[in-house]
Amino acid sequence: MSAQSPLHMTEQRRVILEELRKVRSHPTADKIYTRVRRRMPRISLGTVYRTLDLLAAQGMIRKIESAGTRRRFDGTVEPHYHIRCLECGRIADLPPGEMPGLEAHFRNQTDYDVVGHTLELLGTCPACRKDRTEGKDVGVRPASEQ
Amino acid sequence: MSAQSPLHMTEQRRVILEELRKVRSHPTADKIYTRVRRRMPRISLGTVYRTLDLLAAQGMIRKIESAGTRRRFDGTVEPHYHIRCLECGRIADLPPGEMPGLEAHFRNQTDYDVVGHTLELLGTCPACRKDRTEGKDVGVRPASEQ
DNA sequence: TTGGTTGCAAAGTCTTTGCAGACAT
DNA sequence: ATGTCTGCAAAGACTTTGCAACCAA
Repeated sequence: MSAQSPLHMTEQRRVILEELRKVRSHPTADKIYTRVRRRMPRISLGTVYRTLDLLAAQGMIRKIESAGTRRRFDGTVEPHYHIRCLECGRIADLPPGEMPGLEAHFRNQTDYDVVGHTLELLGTCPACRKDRTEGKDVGVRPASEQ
Repeated sequence: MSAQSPLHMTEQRRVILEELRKVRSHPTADKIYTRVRRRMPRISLGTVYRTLDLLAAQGMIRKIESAGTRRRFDGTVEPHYHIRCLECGRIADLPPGEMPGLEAHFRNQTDYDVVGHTLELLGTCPACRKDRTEGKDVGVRPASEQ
């Protein structure tokens, strides 16, 4: 959750962090693996997973555990929501900041102590909207671009 | 997404639906499997998965694909949010209804067409709060009750 | 008979982990 | 030396699927 012992910024870790920060998409571990391997062909997927967990634990990146899809990672740590395209799976950032009054709205509706929330918008991205107006029947594409 | 061909309400399907509706918890497929097996010892886990998918596709139950946890199912189809206990994983229903103005709030913040959202509150359930005031160090229990 | 349904086992997908060797301090 | 980190392969957790037998219309 919070920063721990000073972490050894090894070559692998540095490259993984760089590659994640370089993209504005929200890649899965294996997409990152593919990119990193271009620079470090011998790196293993296990190292990628371990490093991503580690960086997230240090607060240097964020895990996106989006409902019903596989885990993705986000090089931007400033709190912000995401919107996911229901057709292609692409995830985009919304501007930083929380929805005002959201948790307060629910405080008196539950006997739990409310300490946080997850919110994800769902929609159609510009590319898929365009495909649709062009009459392309893309069906539901696998959530696996970039 | 919506109701399809009239489905054969076989014994297996009826029992699975009954068992799910009988509980107010939000069980995983294998919890349902365990319960159903008490009445139909020869049923397979594969059938349980297939049936739950089918019932969800028919709109008779709901899938809960909660961020970062395994899939659960909900016998209540009326739209409502959930709150999940971060300590024990228990999921409770919030009263039916959507947060007013939520999607509208984001419409001008994205170039996606907004068509929906997922929202999950996070918190501490009454049982875990009690454990804590009693000084029990339960750590993070696996999200696997009921 | 025809097409849907089931149990079973196997396969699949995504992620974590044990281990021995490599590396850094 | 000592403890950390890595690649590799295997294991794990959860879910889906191929298939032959089965069942209902």
